[in-house]
Amino acid sequence: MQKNSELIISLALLQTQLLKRVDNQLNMHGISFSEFMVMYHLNRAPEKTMRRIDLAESIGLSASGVTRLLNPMEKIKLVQKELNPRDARVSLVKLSGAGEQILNDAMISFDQSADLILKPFNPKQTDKLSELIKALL
Amino acid sequence: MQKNSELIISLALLQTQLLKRVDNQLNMHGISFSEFMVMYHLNRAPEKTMRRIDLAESIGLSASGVTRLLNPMEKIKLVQKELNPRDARVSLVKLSGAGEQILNDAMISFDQSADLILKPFNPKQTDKLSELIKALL
DNA sequence: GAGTTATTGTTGATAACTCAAGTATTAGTC
DNA sequence: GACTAATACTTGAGTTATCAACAATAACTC
Repeated sequence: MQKNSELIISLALLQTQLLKRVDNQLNMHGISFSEFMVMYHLNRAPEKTMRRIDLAESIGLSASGVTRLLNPMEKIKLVQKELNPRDARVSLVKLSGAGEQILNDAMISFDQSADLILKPFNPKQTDKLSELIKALL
Repeated sequence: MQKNSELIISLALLQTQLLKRVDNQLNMHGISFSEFMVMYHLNRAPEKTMRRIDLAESIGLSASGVTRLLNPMEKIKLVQKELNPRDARVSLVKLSGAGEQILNDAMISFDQSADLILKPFNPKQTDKLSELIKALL
């Protein structure tokens, strides 16, 4: 039994540590965690395409953060810009074939990292943690 | 039952969201979450004093990150620099009286935020989450 | 005790975000 | 259908972190 604030502080510390581990793994594939998140969400989306603002929402970034994140990704052809014929305001982003390939490679490392991080847990504990996180989102 | 990687991704998203909520609360006291973390850890330390490198470790920041974070905090007298007579390399940081006061005020807001965040949980769930986080740190 | 190695901390350059303001377009109202 | 409001996105300026390289000091080794 402890204060809720201590839990939040522990969680913050845990997250910064996990992020560093995961990010290091992804860097070996030439991408950052944010870039991985973009490709991960695009890959699950219909047509592997999303609006920038929905992408921002999915990965917890601001709209301008997404703009700045995608610029270099477009340049190196990980994603490509598409127009929405119905609404000229929106600019769609699509995962390219090259992007998909890199995502698949990176996903292997990411999975390994995730497994390593959760190694102290048995499946029941992992499920429990997963359930608790979901309840807060 | 889902992949560990999905859990890590959920956790990352959760953390960015929580951080924004908590940070907004703290901003009303004129401090960032990082600054709060500094004062929080200093407050618990003997003599309310720590070495910069231990502070970095405690809050998950790099050494240079701590230097840059503390500079403005020293200027507005939230903390003060002290020398270590035994080791001229280290520069100790001490929480000032003013810093302690601001921490106490901010702590109230922080506690409220934390309670609000964990409102969906009953005490048993909170304890379980706390236990799982601790196991990973 | 001289020479090497490790530790602590700062600085310059850079990266990755944020917010506020602006542009373009669409939707809603009368 | 003209006016207003809302949405999607980009840009400029500022913030907060990083890493690599450095300086100062301490600790280790012979």
